[in-house]
Amino acid sequence: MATAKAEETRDRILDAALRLFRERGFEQTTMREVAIEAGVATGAAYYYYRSKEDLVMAFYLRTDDDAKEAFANVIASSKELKKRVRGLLDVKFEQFTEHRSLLAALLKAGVDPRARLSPFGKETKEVRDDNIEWFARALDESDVNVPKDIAADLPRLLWMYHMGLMYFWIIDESPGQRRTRRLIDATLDLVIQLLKVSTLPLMGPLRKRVLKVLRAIDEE
Amino acid sequence: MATAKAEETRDRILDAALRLFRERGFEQTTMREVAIEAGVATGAAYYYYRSKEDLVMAFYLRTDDDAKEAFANVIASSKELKKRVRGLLDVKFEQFTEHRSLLAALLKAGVDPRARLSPFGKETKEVRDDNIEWFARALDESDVNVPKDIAADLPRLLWMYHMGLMYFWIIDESPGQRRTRRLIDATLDLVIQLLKVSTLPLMGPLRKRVLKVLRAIDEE
DNA sequence: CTTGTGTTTTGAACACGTTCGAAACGCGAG
DNA sequence: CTCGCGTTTCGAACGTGTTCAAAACACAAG
Repeated sequence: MATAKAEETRDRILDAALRLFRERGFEQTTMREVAIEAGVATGAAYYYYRSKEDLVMAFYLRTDDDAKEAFANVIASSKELKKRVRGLLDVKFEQFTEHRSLLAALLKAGVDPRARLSPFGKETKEVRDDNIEWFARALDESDVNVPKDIAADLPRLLWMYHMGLMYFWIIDESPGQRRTRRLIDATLDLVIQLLKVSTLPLMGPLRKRVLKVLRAIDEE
Repeated sequence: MATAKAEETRDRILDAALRLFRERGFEQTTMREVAIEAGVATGAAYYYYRSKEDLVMAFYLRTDDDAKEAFANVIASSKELKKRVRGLLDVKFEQFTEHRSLLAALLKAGVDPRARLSPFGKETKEVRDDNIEWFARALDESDVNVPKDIAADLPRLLWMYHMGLMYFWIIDESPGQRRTRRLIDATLDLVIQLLKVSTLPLMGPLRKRVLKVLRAIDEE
């Protein structure tokens, strides 16, 4: 049973951690520093968070919650799929823009699925499904007609697309990450166009192929 | 100036490291253990290799060299592009199959380009260009006609495709990584088909779009 | 108030990557 | 042979993530 005071300590530690992570980056921040900043002993931090990476996880969960409103606004603001997806991406990047090093830690962990905070692992399933759901809403009643056979999988495809962009954004050292911005411009056009074209009569086989790829990923 | 004896010590350390990495994985292997296994003091390992990850780099360089012959055989064995690419992938995966944890370390480092051994960073440029060159050779005089405008970029696209597969392979915990095998089957078909279709008269604009994406990636 | 129990907090200790100053070695010059 | 100097080797020490046993605390029961 967690007491109210404990909950407060817990928050204090996370806040201290995020403050330091933002100021000097994830790697450069020491757990001892986090503890001192939060006014507790080193061990206390580990009492509330299993590891340094768990703090990232907590941040991840928090952003997911914080984004709900912004996401909803994006969907409501337009029926144009392109604008919607772009809007979702904007919210995402804005959330992480002050915390690039945390996203880097997240993606680093993404390599092995046993890691607690891999974006593809079990522990993050809830956040992931949440995010995928927003892409579903972006597609829903948008200006782009989606072929029935791939409708169920499209949200996940868009999510994967967005993960790829996140990855590139982290690698991107250009000033203001403008290479990423250009990449988004170029690929978003491509993606939307591809979707529009995919409804054409001759494209059935192509859609089937794509579905086959997705099935290859899923089936154990 | 490096003496012959030094060179031998250097090799001994790398061999010991790779042996241990193979037996118990990269993370689970201690630099102290590596040193002991090589019959030297801990410091000696750091005299020859700047860091634990540098050992991975050395392995990476070595595999690159070792693969040359196998790659050449693949290209020589068939003119069919699909078979060639499949062959290159097979060689790659075989090289890493005993060293999955090393590939994981490599991809982990891939997240930040400042890391010495990021597959996208400067330090690995030589190996990377080498690998891309092999995809160029696979395309050269193959059974698939390549449109001129994208010819120059195709090798790199194939290399990126292969990196994506590597990434998936690392994440893939299915027995014998058979999900990856299925993914290769499904995507390779897709890729080749796409290439074949891309020469059709109406596909000019699509190719232009793809090129635009690549340019967005390149330009600083 | 005292005792017992579960919760919270502490800080020393541990493991491991890495650094560093000193020692050992090898070898050409005198 | 001896000296000097660059190369190689050594192992103690440092920093940081993490663990753990013990102390402090909160509070309900008697």
